[in-house]
Formats: sequence, C-alpha cells, structure tokens
Amino acid sequence: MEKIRIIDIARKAGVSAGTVDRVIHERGEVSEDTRNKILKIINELGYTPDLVARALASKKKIKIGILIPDKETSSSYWSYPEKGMNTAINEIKHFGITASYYLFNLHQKESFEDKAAAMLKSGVDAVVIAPLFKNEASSLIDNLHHLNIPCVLVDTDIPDSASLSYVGQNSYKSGRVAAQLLSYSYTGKGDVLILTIARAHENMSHLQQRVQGFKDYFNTVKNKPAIYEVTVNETSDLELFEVLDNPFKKEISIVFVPNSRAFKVADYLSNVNKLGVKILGFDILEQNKEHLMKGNIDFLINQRPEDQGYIGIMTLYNKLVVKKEIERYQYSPIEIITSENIEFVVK
Amino acid sequence: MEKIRIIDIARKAGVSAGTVDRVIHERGEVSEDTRNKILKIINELGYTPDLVARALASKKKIKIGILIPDKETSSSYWSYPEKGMNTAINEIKHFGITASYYLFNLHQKESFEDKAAAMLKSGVDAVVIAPLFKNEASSLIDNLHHLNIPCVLVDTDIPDSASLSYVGQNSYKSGRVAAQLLSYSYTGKGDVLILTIARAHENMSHLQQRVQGFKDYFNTVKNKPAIYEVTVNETSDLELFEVLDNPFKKEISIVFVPNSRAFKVADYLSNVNKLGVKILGFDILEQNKEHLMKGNIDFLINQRPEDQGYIGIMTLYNKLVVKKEIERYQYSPIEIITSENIEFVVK
DNA sequence: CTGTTAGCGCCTTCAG
DNA sequence: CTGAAGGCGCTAACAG
Repeated sequence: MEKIRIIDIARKAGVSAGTVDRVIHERGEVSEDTRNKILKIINELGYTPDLVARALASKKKIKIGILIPDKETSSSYWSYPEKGMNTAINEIKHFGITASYYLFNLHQKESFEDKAAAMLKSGVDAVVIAPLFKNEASSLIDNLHHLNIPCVLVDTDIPDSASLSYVGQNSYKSGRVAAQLLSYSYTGKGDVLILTIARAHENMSHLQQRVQGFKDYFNTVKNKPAIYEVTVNETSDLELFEVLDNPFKKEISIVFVPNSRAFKVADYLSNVNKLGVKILGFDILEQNKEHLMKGNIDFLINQRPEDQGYIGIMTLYNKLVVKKEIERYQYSPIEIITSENIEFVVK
Repeated sequence: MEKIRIIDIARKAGVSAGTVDRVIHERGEVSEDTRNKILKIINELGYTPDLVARALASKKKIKIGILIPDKETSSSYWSYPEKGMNTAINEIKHFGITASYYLFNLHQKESFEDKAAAMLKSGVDAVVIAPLFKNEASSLIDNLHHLNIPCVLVDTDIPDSASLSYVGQNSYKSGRVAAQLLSYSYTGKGDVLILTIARAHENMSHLQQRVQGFKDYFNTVKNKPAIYEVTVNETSDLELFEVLDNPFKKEISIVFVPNSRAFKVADYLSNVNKLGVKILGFDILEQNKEHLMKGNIDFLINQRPEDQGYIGIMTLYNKLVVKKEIERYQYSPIEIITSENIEFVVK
C-alpha cells in the first residue's frame, strides 16, 4: 500500500499537480471534464491528503472564537474547560489554527451579548460556546448558522439549534445517577431534600433536568421517603443560613444539590451541628473537595470539564481539518467521586 | 513573538543550516567552539523545532513493539487497550512511527517469553508491555534497559524496574473505593465475602493489593461485619458452582470480587436463587454489563483500558518525538460504574 | 569540520 | 482553464 501523492494522480490524469489541487479544494477554474476525471482517479486510488505536508505549505489560518464564562464569576469552574481548550489549541496550532477567548460574566446576559457581538465582529471561522443564556444563545446560533460558521456547544445544550455538536453531560441521567447512589444508603429513616441554591434569573433548565431525573429514579425505590423541593436565592451566606433553618426542621437524611453549591449546605449543617445527613452535589470545586474529604459531603458528580473543553476544540479541528463526520451528541461520562477516588480524577 | 527557524540561528551564528542541524541532533562533526556558540543562540532565542516540518523531511522511522495479551485468552478485555493503541498509532503515524503487536497467551508464561524474544529480535526502538508475569517481565525490562530501549508498562506495575512509566490504576486504592461503596449500603446484617476466582499460577499481586485495600478500608467502618476470604481455582462453571456452595452457607450480604469474574458469582447466585446480595467487581466485560443492568451486580470498577492503551503509546511519542519529561506514574481514574451511568462510560 | 543542495507533499502565485 | 515554479522548515547526502 504505497502512499499516493497529488503528483501521482496528476500524472495518471495527464494534468498538472496544480489542477488536481484546484479540484481537491473546490477552487473552481477547472473544466467539468478534467474535474470528473480527476475525481474519479482520486476515488480509485483512495487518495488521502498528507495533513502534515499540507500544514507546512498552507498559509490558510483558521480562527476559532471561544465564548465561555470567566473564571472569576464561576468560582473558578470555567478555568477547567479553558485549560482543556488550551491543551487542544497547543496540539493543533501547527495546522494554522488560532483561538481567542471571549469571556463573559456568568450572571449578566448583557455581558454574554456584548462578547458574542465582539466575537462576530472580529471575524471567526468557527466557534465553541457555552450557551448559558437560552434566548441570547439561540439567536447567536441562528446568526452563526446563516454565516455558515460551525458552532460547538459545551456544558449546556440547546436541543433544536443549528449547532454542530454538544459536548457535555446528559443532565437528566446525571440526576438519576445521583438518586441511585443516595438510595443505596437509604435506611428508611428520614426524608429527602432537593435543594437548589441559585441566583435570580439564572438559567435553570440544566438544574431542572437533573432534579427531574433524580425524582423519577427515587420514585421507583421501595419504602420511598417523602421528597421535598426547595429553591433558594443565592445571596449572602448569612441570609442563606437563615432560610435553610426552615427545611431542616423536618427530619432530613438525604440532600441532593443539583449544582455546585453542595459546599454551602455542608457549611450550614456543620455550623448547626447536624451530622449524619448524606449530601450529593456536582463539580469538584475546591470547597466541595474539602467537605468531601472531611466526610461532610458523600458524593460529587464530576463532568470532566477539562475534557469537555479539549473535546470542544478538537471537534472543530476534526470538522475543518480532518473533515471527519461529527456526532451531534458527545456525552461526557457521569463520574462518581468519593473521598477515596478523588485523587485520581481527571478534571 | 516571531517563529524562529534553523536558518535564523544559523545566520546569527555565521554558519550554515546544516551545521545547526548537526548540533541539534548531536550528530557530532562540529567543533566545540561553534557547537557552544550555536547552543547558546538556540537557548537565547528559545528555539523549538517545527515538528511538522521535521516529520515531513525526516526519513527516520521509530518502531514501537507492543507486548500484551491476546483478546482470545482474556475474555476480550485486551481488545480495549489494543483499540486505544490503534487510535494513538493512527494519530502519530505521520511522524514516522510504526508499531507491531506481539500478543501472548494470558495463561502461559512461555508464550510471554517467546513473544518477548521475537520482539527483541525484530529490532524495536521502544516498547509498551503488560508485565503480567513478574519474573519474566523483570528480566525483559532489564534487557531493554541495557539496550537503551524505553519501556512503558500498562495495566500492571513492576515497582522498582527500570521502566519509563506505568499507566494503570493504583490497585490498593481501587480496593478501598470498592469497600467504601459497599460499606455505604451495609445495613449491619450479614457478612462480607472476598471471592477471588483465578487460574492456578496466575500472577495475583494485583488482586492481593485490591484485597488489602478493601480490608483496610472495611476495618475502619463501625459495626463492621465478619470478612471471609475465599480463593477458588477457575475451572469449569460446574465445579465452580459446587465449590461456591460452601462459603455461601454463611449469611453473606456483600461480595467483593477483586477481578473481572463478578459475573460468575452473579451466575451462581441467580442459579441458586439467592437474591439481595450486593456484588462489586472489576472491568466492563459484556457478561458483567448484563448482570449490572439486571441488578445482579451493583457496582463495577472501570479502569479505562482503552485510554490506558492510548496513553501508553502517546507516552512513547512524547518521550521520543516531543522530548517531554515523562511521569513515572500515570494513574488511571478509579471509575465507579452503575446501571445508570454505564451508557456514558469511556472504555 | 562545514557549506551546499535536493527533496518531503502540498499550496499558491503568476504566467500563459 | 491550466502548467510551472517557488517555498513552508527541516533533514540528509555529498562535496569540499
């Protein structure tokens, strides 16, 4: 199986390499006849371009725009996807790929819109975005679609949008996993509290799906406990702690926190000295990790944010450079983290 | 930050590109004086070679030898590392890297030795091996060390050997994770059985470490149950089932299987209609997966065998081509798999 | 010991 | 519409 080069198919077609190159890149200026002849030979010989040689010769640059939250407004969470993206960018920079970040404030949809506009204006060839504001993101995706700019979604999906791919967890299923774990240790005593701590106006569709999955699973366990659902506004810890007094008047033995705020609950419970409550939350923030190690939090669910970032960028590389088919859904694993396996996690 | 080329540093040193190339590759035939001058400039300018251009120009080939079990004698388990290795090989073949497999019979140390000898004879530049036979592997590693052939270990470590890196789990810790999970659901009723089903003469240091981790953790739980340890020879299912009657005369509520044979226990227990026993095992074989989905097995621990294969090859690439520093221990995550998250696992 | 030259496979002008 | 030529950055002969 010899390697086939452009010059080989050029000779076989009785034309020059330049002409073959033109049809490969669909740059036109080739007659239908020779075009078809060349295409046929390419197919017969099973030609695949040498990406290394191409990278060396080509001056074409691909600019990737990245629209994600900044680390400051996200308790450092978004530093992980960013790290993974940087790794990917570093691996593929040889192929003429560059990237620039447009970091928005996680709590301000105006910030999202501003950065999105700036990104579009700068002229990008492909983007990966975290569509945390549903309406604003939807209209951005529409725009990108019309401009023929491929778009990868990370962390959150917008189901029927014209995006190339979604990289992230299946939220509903992650809720089910949470329920399964907590139901294992359920002794029949005490009730279950689903506790959502979130900012006003935060996009909560993610959280709602997790909660739904959790409830659906828990409703199938026998001797099922009562399940209470409480949503509280994330303000100061002082206020929060006061608000929490109320739900915990009930005898609660299990708490499900559908986002990264489990540490706040653990803070509260160790404060009021209520021990023996099982807690499960999401995401390996430093504060969550501390409580996990102390035994105040029992399980965390990790979604490999760094991997998600890496895959997000690589998806664009595979689309534009390797020209591979891209899967619409690239689900991340739903990783169960305890105090005993946390030292080996891949963020 | 302009890109620095060989020609740039050649001009600055007042020599030709060829000379610079010679010092970069330590090919000698350069006077100490010019050598030092060039080295100095390389450092000042922070030159890093363009790997793409190098790959295109270089004729040098790197041959990787891969010494792992065949799929046939391993219930298909080793098809996963092989798949990961193929992925890696495909990504780096542009850099003149080729690989050939030397697959041995998992149950015959002679097979291991034969294949090892064949591999050495064929003349490889680097190897990744699964050192499943301790003594035989140790002497192979010694040989490789003397021949200056870098060697990556996957799946099983040989602690004080002269190998470049180990890619796999920390067995002791995976046993602890198993114990933690099972202790969560321990209600205080029934005892614990550690059941090792293995071939005679199988290398068991891996399993012993898992068992040790399991026991160490379980001994810290309060109201700790009795822990029985049974090792049975893996022969026919018929014989196995007879042997198992004995340990299960006790009231067992938890079974820990420190290898991939959990499905055999599940087979047995559903056969004799003993329900309600919690089982934890290792590795996502098809048979284990089926029992997990049916609820006959509660947890599986996954070690990402495909990833391990991928990383094993990439480690050699990073060593020989990228010239990166390599970590001696590259621990795989200890992944907890249940019926609810198994659909998202990365093998 | 050192410089020169001819590619590696592909892309990109620039003539024609 | 097509061919020829030069070059991407580096390597590897071959002179000198």
